[in-house]
Amino acid sequence: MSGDHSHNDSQINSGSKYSDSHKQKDKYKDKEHKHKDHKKDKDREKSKYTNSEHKDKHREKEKLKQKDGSSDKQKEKDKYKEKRKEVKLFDGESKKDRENGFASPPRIKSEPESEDFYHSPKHNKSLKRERDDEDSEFKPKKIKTENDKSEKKIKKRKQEDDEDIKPKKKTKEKKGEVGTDGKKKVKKEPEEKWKWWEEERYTDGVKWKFLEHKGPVFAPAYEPLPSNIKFYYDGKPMKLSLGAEEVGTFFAKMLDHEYTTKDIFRKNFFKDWRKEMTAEEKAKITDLNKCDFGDMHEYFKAQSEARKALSKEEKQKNKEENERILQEYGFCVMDNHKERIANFRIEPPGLFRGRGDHPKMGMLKRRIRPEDIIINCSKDSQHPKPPPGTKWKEVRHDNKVTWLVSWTENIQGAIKYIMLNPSSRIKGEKDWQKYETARRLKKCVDRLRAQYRDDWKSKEMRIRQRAVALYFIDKLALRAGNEKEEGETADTVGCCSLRVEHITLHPEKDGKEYVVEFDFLGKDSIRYYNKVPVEKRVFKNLQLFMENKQPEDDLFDRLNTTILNKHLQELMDGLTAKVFRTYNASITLQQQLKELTSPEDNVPAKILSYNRANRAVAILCNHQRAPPKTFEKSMQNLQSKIDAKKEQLSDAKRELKSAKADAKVRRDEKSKKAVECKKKAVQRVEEQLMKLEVQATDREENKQIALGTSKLNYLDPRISVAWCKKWGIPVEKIYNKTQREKFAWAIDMADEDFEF
DNA sequence: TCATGTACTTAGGAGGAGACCC
DNA sequence: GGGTCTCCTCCTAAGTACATGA
Repeated sequence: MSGDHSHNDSQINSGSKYSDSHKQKDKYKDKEHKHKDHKKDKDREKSKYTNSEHKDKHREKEKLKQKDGSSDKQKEKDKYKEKRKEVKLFDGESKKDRENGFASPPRIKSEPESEDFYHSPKHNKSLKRERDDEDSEFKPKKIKTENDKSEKKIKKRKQEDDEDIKPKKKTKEKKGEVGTDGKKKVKKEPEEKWKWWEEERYTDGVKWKFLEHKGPVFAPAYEPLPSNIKFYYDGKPMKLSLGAEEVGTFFAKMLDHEYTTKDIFRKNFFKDWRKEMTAEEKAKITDLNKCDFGDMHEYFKAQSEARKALSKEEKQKNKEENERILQEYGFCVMDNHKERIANFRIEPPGLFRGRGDHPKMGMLKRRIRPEDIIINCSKDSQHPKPPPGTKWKEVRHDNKVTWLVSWTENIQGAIKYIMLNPSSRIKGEKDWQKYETARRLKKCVDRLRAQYRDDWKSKEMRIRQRAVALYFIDKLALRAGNEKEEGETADTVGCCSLRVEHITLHPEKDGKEYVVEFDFLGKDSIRYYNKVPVEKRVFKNLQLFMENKQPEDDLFDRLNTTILNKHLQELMDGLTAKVFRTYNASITLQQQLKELTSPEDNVPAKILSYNRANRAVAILCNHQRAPPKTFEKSMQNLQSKIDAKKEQLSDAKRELKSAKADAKVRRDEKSKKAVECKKKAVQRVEEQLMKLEVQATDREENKQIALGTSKLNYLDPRISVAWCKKWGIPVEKIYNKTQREKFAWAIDMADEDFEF
């Protein structure tokens, strides 16, 4: 690994990081409870002081405590507030001035802008964007939308747009993928691929100028259970009202799942279920333990089996129906181009499945109705129609956002969106831009590293904390760690929200000096466990940060993600904590590919090298998965295949030997040919054996590691494309069809010399 | 300055289609 | 042709980042 990210070896090879982390989540329960109790205490403390007088008194008290070396979190926050008053914080430039003009826009209310701002598809022709010649550097020529009215420009654009519809250079999809039936499939994709990356991008926060779609597909209405399927309460059959029955089925369907054994899940479910019951039901059903959903559960299982057992024709019919819905609702027209929508179906009602120890798991996710839906489209488009007898909550025309449909879910009050597929222009541009920002970081990362190392010595605590946190984000690819609302989600942390209890300092461990042991639950309650030797100054700083603090206190009490990102913006335009993850992931892939690829290797061996490089990144980013349920069995099967192949190889060798002996005696053409034939057979079997062995190694190494996340979100696809081109590896071996669609821009523009 | 809201990306798991093997 | 296994696609939760308004 190059000096660019010199610490990576320890991260990548750190076997300890993955010690059955999924199982170990439970270990956290205790800690979490402790933390919650602690927080509750703090909340109680907070609530005691509601009026300002009390607050002032409280602050005074806290100041005193501070002198005493007490380390209450509230105290730290207040302390921080005081400190902030003294320190002039960086104002930061207006986000709108930032690169590419892709700033988050001010909200446009339902009231549209001036008429001529929106364009029909016809008008849109005149809005064709110009080609950008500096693709790889992502330097868009700006379109000033205000000037679009200019007659001259309109004419020019119209001309260009015509060219767009009939491009001179046509990119054709490879035809003739073989279907399961062995027949050649006819490609349904359009033959001409739109190279949006060769065109100019919008600026000023404009995301599109024309948007038309058919709206969302709603979840199917509830189908009542057949009369012979009973729910039992306290051993007796009981007919439920429709609403109660529907919610009951949500629980019944999940009976096989561990969720339904969890206390919080059961409690939340029961509470919400009772809200759907009639007065009589409520009076009768008072204990979930007396509810028997067995019959219902069996019924749904049987239905699922029946679906699997459908005849070929019936399956085909279903497939066609799905395809019809996809064709009708799965695409939109955005600026003259048909674009695929990612999630055009509204989430069906059900029970909330929060990850980890989520306090809201089991709550009822209610059915979304048209009255909950906000439609976003252009004013002059054909607006989607709500189902008969219903109406939308709102139809708005906000072209500074990318979503088509939104609604607010009832569990966390969060907004959900329907957006475009990753292969769309709007997503692709953003993705490309993300990697360009990471490449800009590459150019100044040495300076930044030097600076944060210098900041470890700062007189100001807030600067030291910021510098150490940044070091972790850079070295360990930790997430930023936004603050979370307590009691609303599982107790997970990122870098800025680490607590004292999440690290252990070892002056010496396993023969290494200044080791920091990290142990916390990160995003999705995935455990992060790592023992990392750090520099002495970092170690000493951590000791300082932990002084006089309780385990439940914030490690970086003078820091949060807003402060950190403001600082990063000062260092580089567009820089945020997240960019470090992208940068370090991509640079690691590039370095690992250089190190691991041997020119003399054959294609499977080279792909193994690629996967190993990918794996190094996944380990760095802590992308884990639960080992597949069939893992052990499938490994056994593979091993038996390898054994059989070995046997086959020794047979083949034996046959070759005897053929050679035979040829020596006979000395005729026929026996010579036989020897050649046997030689080839040995070679063939050897290759097959090697392939199997490579497969086994790859699979074993991948047992608990998810490669997909980094491949899709962190690795600049141009690195992979360049590697494929350099070594003559078909890009299909690295990216499947969906991935190739997402990364079409990279596949088209990167040549073998591309350097991240 | 902080809390809240909004928009968007990143994430792992479930389920099923289809590839593979006998 | 049928059973098994793998991997793709979909689903939606859970993050990050930043704007806004009190």
